[in-house]
Amino acid sequence: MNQTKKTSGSRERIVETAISLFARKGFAAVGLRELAREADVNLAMINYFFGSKKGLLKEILDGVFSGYIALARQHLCGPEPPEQKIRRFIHHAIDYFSANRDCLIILLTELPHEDPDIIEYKAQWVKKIMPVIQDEICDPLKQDHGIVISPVVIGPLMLSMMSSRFLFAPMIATVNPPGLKEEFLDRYPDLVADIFLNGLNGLATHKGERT
Amino acid sequence: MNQTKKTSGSRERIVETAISLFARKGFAAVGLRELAREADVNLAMINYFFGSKKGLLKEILDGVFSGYIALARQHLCGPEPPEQKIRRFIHHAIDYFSANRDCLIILLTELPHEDPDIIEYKAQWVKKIMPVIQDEICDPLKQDHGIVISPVVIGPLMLSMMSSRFLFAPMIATVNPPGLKEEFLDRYPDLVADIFLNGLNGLATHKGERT
Amino acid sequence: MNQTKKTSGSRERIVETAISLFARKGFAAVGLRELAREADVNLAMINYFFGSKKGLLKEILDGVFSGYIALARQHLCGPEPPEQKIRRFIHHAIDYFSANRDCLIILLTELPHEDPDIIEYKAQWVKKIMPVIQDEICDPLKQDHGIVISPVVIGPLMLSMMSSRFLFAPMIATVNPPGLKEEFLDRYPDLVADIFLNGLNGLATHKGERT
Amino acid sequence: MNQTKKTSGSRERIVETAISLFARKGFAAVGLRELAREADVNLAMINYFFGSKKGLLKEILDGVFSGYIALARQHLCGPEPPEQKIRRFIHHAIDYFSANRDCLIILLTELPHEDPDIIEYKAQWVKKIMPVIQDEICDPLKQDHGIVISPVVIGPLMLSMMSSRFLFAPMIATVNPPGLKEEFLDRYPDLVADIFLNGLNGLATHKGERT
DNA sequence: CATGAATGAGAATTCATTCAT
DNA sequence: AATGAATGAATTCTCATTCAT
Repeated sequence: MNQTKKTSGSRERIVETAISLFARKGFAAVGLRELAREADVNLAMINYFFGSKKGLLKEILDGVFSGYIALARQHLCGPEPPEQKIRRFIHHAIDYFSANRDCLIILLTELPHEDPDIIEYKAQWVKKIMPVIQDEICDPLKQDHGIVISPVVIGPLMLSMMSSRFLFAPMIATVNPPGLKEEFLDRYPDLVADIFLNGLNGLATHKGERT
Repeated sequence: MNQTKKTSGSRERIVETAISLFARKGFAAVGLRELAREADVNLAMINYFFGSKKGLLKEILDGVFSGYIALARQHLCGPEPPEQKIRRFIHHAIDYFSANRDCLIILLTELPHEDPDIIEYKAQWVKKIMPVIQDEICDPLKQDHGIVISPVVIGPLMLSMMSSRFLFAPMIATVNPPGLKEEFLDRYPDLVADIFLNGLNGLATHKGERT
Repeated sequence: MNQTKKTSGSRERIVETAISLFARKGFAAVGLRELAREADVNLAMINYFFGSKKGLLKEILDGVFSGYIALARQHLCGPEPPEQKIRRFIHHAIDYFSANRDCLIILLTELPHEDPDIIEYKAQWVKKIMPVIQDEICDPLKQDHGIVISPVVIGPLMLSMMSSRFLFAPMIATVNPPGLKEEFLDRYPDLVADIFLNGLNGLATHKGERT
Repeated sequence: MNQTKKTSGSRERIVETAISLFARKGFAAVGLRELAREADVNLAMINYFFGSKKGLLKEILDGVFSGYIALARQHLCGPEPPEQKIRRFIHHAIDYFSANRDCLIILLTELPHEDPDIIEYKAQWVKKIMPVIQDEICDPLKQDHGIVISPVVIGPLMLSMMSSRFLFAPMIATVNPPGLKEEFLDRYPDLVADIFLNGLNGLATHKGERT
C-alpha cells in the first residue's frame, strides 16, 4: 500500500523534524504546532507517540547518548596502547557528531538545564560513561604516568573539545569565509586528538616542575 | 524615602533573577511572570526597563561578552611571551567564569541557537574577539612554530576547554561525591592551561611527522 | 479458550468501571482514555459497545431507574394500608441504594443538568414513576386525610430524603468519626420512614390549624 | 468614563455567567471558551482573576456556603423554642435557595465528587455548620424528647428536603403543566417544615413502640 | 471482537506585551 | 517609576470519535 509511506513514517518524521528544530531554536522555543506543521503530521500524534514533549526530547537524547557510549565502548576498550585508542575514538566521535550535529547541539544545550524530569535521566547516562573513561583513560594515565585525574573532569573536557566546532558553528558561520571552513574541517579531528594527547603527555613530562 | 530601597533596586533585581533563572531553566523556558514573581517586581517593569524579553537577554549577554573580551585584552595583549600570557589569561578567565557561572551557561546554551534577532548581535562580539586571538595566539603560533590555525577554531576550542567544568556541572553533581570536587577545582585552571599549551607545543614538535 | 475470560468480560468491566469513576469524579470529568485504562479495555471498545460516551451513561442510568421503578411497583402497589407499603418501600429502596450507591450518585448529580440529549430521556422515566406515586401515595392521602399534594413534589422529596446519606457521604466522611457512622446506618431507613410518615400524618392532623 | 461599565464589570460578569452555566451543564462540562464568550470577556481574564477554573468554582461555592451558614446562625440560634426557630430557618433557607437556585444546584451536584482539591475545602464548611446543628437541633432534641441523632444525619437530611424541589426542577418541568407549579411553590416551605417538624415530633411520640 | 493509528476540535493555562492611570 | 487590568495569540495536552486492519 502506498499510503504506508506517509502513514507509517509519521513517527520518524516527527523525530527528524524535532531534531532539526530543537537544534536550531532550542527545545523550549519550539512549539508543538510548529513541529507538527513542519513534520506534516497531526498535532495530536506527537503526544500519542511520545506521551509528551519531554518524552520526545528523551527519545532524542537517548539516541545521542547511546551512540556516544557505543563508540566509547567500541574504540576505547581493547588491548591497544591507550594513546592509539583515544585517537581513534576521537576520530570516530567527531565523525559521529558531524553526521549528527543537530543531536549534539541539543545534547549540549539541554545538558546544563536543571529540569527535574530530565536531570536524573541524564545522570543515568553519565553513570554509564564514567566507568569506561575511568578504566580506559584515567587508570592507564595513573599507572603509566602517575597522573591522577578524575573521569568527571576528563570526560567533559574531551567532549567539550570535540564538540567546540559544532557548538559555535552558527557564530563561526557569521564571521568566517565559508571556503576556509572546509579546509580545517578535515584537519579538525587530528587537531583535537593532537592537542588532547600531547597535552596529557606534557602533563606527565612537566609534572614535577610545577608542584 | 524608604521606598527607594525596594524601588531603585528593581532593575538590578530583575537582572540577577533573570541570570539565575535563565541559567537553570533556559531562556525560552522562563516566563516573565515567574521572573517578576521571583524578583519581587511588577510584571510590566521588565518590558519597561528592557523593552522586551530578548532585550533583557541581550543585556545579560553583553555583560559576559564584554567581561570576557576585557580579560582577553588585558591578559593576552602585551610584551610577555605568548605561553605566559595564555596561561595567565586562562587562569583569569576561569576565575571569571567561576564567579559568573550562570552567565557563562546562558552564553553557551544560547549561542548555538539561530534566533535571527540574536544571531547578528552575537556576531558583533565574535568580530571583536577574533582579532585579539588572531594577533596574540595564531600569529605567534605561525611565526614561532610554523603552525597555521584559524582563530575561529582555536577561539572556540579554548572557550570550550575552559568552560567544560561549568557546562557539565549539573550532571557531574549528580554522579560525583561532592568532597572530591573541591580538590580538582583548584587544579582545574592549571590543568586546562597545561593541556592546551602542551597540546600546542606538541603540535609544533610532531608537526612534520604526520603530514 | 482462555481468552474468553478477558474478552467476554469487557462490556461488564466497562460498565462497572464507569459507574465507579462517574460517581467519584462526575460524568463530564471522566475521560474515555482513563476509563479504558482502568477497565483494562481498548479505547475503541467503549464506542463499539455503547455508541458514545453518553450511550454508556444512558445504560447506567437505565439500570438505576428501572431498579427504582421495579421497587416502587413491587412494594408500593398492593392491598396493604398505604403507611405500611410506604415504610416497606423506603426500607427496600434504601437497601437498594446502599448496594448501588455509585449509581445513585450518578443519577442525582446528572439529573439537574440540562443536556438536551439526556433531558428527554430522563423525562421518560419520570413519566413512569409519577403515576405510581400518584395512585399509591397522593390519592390515598387525599381520600383518607384530605391532603392534596402533587406527585412531582412528594416524589422528589421522598427520593431526596432517602438519598441524603449517600449524596453527602464524601463530606460526612471527612468530618465524622467512622465508628459512629455504622450505628446510624442501621437506624437510617427507619428514621427516614418515621419522619416521612409522621410528617405526613402531622400534615393531616394540623391541617386546619394553619390555613 | 463609560468604559468602566464594561471594564470593571468583568469579574462580576464572569461569576454570574459561570453560575448559570455550571448549574445548567455541570462544572466539568463547561469550557472556559464558552464561559468567556457568554460573559463577553477575554478568555485570559478568567485565569487572571480566579487563578484557575477551580478557583472560580471555589469562589462560587464560598458564596452559597457562607450564605447558608449565615442563615443558620441568624435564625437557628436564639432563645425561642426550637420548633419555631427551625420553621423560620426553613422558610428563609428555601427563600434563599429560590433566589439562588443555580448556586444551590452547583453545590449539590459538585458536593459528592471526590476531587482532592475541593474535598478538603468542602470539609471546612461542613465543620462550620455542624456545631450549629448540634447545638440548636440535636441537643434540644435529646434534652426535650430523648432523641439521640447525629448532626451529620440531620443536617444533610434537612438540606436535602429543602432542596428537593430545585434539584429535580429540570425533570419536573418536562412532566408537569407549568401552571400548577406556582401554586405548590408558595406552600412548599410550609410543607417541608411541617413534614420535618411533625416527623421529629412523631419520632418522640412513637419512640418506645418500635424499639 | 479487538486494536493501534489517526484526527480535528477543544481543553485549561500561560505567553509576552500594551496601556491608562 | 510603577501598577493592575486587559489582550490575542500561543502554549501543551486531552477530548470523543472514526476507521482500516
